[in-house]
Amino acid sequence: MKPKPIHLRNLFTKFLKSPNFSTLIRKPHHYQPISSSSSSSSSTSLLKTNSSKPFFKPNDNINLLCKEKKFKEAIAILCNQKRLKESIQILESLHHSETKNIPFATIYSSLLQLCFDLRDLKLAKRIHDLINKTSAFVPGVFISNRLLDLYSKCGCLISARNAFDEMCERDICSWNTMISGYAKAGKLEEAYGLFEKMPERDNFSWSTMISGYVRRDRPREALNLFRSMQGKTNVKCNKFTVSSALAAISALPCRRFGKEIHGHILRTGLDSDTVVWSVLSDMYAKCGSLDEARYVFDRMLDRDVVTWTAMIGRYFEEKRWNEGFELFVEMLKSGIKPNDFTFAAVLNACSSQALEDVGRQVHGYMVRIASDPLSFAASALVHMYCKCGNIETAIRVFEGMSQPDLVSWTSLIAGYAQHGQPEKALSYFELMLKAGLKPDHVTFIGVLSACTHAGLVDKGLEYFHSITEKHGLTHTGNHYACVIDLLSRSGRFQEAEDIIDSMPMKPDKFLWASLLGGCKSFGNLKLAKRAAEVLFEIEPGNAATYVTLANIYASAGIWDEVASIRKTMDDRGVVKKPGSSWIKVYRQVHVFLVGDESHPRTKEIYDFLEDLSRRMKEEGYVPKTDYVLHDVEEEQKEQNLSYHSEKLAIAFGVIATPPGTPIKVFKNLRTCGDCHSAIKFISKIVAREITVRDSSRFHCFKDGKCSCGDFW
DNA sequence: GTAGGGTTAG
Repeated sequence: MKPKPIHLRNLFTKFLKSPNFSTLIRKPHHYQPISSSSSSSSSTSLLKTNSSKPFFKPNDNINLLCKEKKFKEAIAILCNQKRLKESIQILESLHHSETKNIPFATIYSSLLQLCFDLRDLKLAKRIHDLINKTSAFVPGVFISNRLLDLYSKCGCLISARNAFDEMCERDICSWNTMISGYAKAGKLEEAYGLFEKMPERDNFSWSTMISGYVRRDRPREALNLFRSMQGKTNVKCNKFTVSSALAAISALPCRRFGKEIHGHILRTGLDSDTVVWSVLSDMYAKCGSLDEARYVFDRMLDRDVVTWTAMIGRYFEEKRWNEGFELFVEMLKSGIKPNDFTFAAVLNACSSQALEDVGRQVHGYMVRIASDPLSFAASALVHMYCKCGNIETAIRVFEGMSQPDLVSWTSLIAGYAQHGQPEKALSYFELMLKAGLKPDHVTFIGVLSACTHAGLVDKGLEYFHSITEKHGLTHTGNHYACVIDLLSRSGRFQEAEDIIDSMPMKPDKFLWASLLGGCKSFGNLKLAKRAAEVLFEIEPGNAATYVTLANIYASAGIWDEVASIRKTMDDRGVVKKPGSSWIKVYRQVHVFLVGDESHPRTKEIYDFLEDLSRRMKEEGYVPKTDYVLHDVEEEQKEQNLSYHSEKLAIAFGVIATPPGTPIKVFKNLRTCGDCHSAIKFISKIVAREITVRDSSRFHCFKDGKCSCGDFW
């Protein structure tokens, strides 16, 4: 999961030296969203205050214009000021009049445009009524199409279809608009039904259908459509059809088809379009060829923020962190202003790499350029601070948001769960409900994991049942995985098995892995075997399963089985991911592997650990040697344990920093039981606060105790 | 009237 952290060292120096970051604010700041634009808020208040008044403000020249029968001008002014209701009032006064020469088409067109900007379905219906009532006006196809579009954009496909069916004259736009409405709503069968009936089809019709299929995760059908379009002589590929086809290929994914279209793009000169290039580059990335994606990216003449963000994001997805961060810095240098998508991508990379420094600078940068803070960038900030172990700043950011969205609440709840503060997590969940937000399936993962980390089994079960019974959601596979985790960590295996047997879906690997983990804690060999066997089938290449099962056998002293598992691993070429831990001291990241002797201060570290070991034993520490897989003598086992990567990192932290400095260590795997108990002793002996973030949560050791209360 | 990027946990 984790990268080779050794690279981070270079990243940091490069990143921190970067001119763009040297002037950044170093202290964390409140990230405050800008208040919503004044124009829209004033328009709504205007609508509200004016709705009951018969006519216009006395000082307005609207009255005058109306008197002079200059209705078009009057409505143009009103529309400009977004005074929609007043416009409608004028029209209502006109619809039964005999007035000739009123340019109704222009008037209704601007009115529909405004209505469209406001996405107001009620008003759309009123305008529609008005049009029908206006005897002096028969709507042309243009107005009808606008109405059609308005209905479908407002999500009212039934009204749209009624309007479509009522049209006495339809052009290709009418058909396309209706199809697009269906396709965007995911009603592909309806869309295709109309598509087939169309008298003629243009580029628009094809690309709408193709992207409709892509969006609904049906890339094969999308591509088939594209193929049949290519067979038609009357339609040529344009940038839209090509982009939709590329998106279909990315979803398959199939690099060979992509190459084909790449050639086509070059031949037809479509390569001058930014979006086409961007999709092309992204296609290569999604087909697993990141370097080709970069090749295309590097040859783009005009790279906008979307293109940069996509490329950066792909690097992060492939866990090529350095290249992603470097590209981000390059983007800043080239003068492109990142947007919330960019920030979210970068901040999430910081989260998973625990790069709080970088994240904090990005935060500073966000504040400085005051980017339009959509809440998902803010929620990425909350997530980042949580993941970096700085829940205090996470909560400050959260409280600085005027209206935190569901993702931010969820991040915070999950953050508290990870930090072993379940009561806080659950109280934020209750606060969220009070604030009127509806939790989604992810929120409940946070809630359930809070219960799991705290051993609140019955409370967790209660929440689990509330998902369907109280909140009207459906249980996902992840919810089941959480509840199995909850039960098996407390040794309630019978209930866990009952739930597994009654699940409506096939249990996934996370669920079996949780169960296996629980079996390890309780030495449940029989169930462990069942879980491991399934896991071997689902993901035969995952070393963790072999190691865990072997550890369970080792604890029970069944060494034959241990040896046989090790042999299977060798036969299948499964390699155990080495544990590594890292710690930052004076802006330098120091990485340690198990038994690592490559650090310049290795001798001091090992001497210190030996000394520590003696003092720990005096305090009553007993090495838990069952965490050592190998079938070796007790003394050797103890040695193996002493040099786990997190111990090396902690030891280095202690000798390299002044007394009393808190120590923060990150580990790529879960910390073992022996290290957990040893670190408790260490925190007391050296009188330091030691935080360890392992792959599943935070442990804050202080004065011989851990924040997780030994339950994790 | 059509095409491209992001998030929450395990």
